[in-house]
Amino acid sequence: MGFQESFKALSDPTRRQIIQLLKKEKMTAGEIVNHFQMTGASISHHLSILKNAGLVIDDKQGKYIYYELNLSVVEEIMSWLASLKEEK
Amino acid sequence: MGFQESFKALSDPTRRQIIQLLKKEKMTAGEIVNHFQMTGASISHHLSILKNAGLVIDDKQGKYIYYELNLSVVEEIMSWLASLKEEK
DNA sequence: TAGATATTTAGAATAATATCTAAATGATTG
DNA sequence: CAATCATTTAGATATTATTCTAAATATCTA
Repeated sequence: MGFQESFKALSDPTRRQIIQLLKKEKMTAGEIVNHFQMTGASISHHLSILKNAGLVIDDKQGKYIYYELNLSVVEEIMSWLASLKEEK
Repeated sequence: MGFQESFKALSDPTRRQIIQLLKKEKMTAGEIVNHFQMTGASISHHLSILKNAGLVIDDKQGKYIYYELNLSVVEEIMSWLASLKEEK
């Protein structure tokens, strides 16, 4: 996990939409899939990229896997961006 | 120019390094090239992606083209990220 | 103006990414 | 325990990205 993975993860529109969904509430993979016109396999792939970047956390509860936003990584990215403005 | 282009631009390590260089001072394309082990053509390509994303601005002065950071786009990205934390 | 310098553009090769279908895994339930 | 449900993994294909070399463009200078 580093900026490489984070920015790559955020560079895809489907993944940004997933993040926007998770901003409101945690969701299972299936609920997320229902918001898109894409196969579950594709969304699963996107979720694994988001997870690998640390942007989401998964929480397996029996049959379901809940996904939720991990804001600490969001804050790390913001810090990197903020550092571009400071200390010229 | 949108988040698509911005995040894609930031997802490449060479382009992030270029941004870090430009954080300190504006530079000509040639000066930027000197910081990398890559052809001028490749760096030029990266610069065009950064420019297309609005992250840098170019300023042609005779023989040289100066590149400089455009912080307003950096701030837009930060706002998008900040909105993930607010208004749950 | 001819040659040199700075930078970009074109075209090609290779690698990475997104998406699909089909199959596998793991958990629940009748 | 067999069938079903939720999700992921594997393998294939098409698109996009990165990088290179070679050539083009634009500007400066001797």
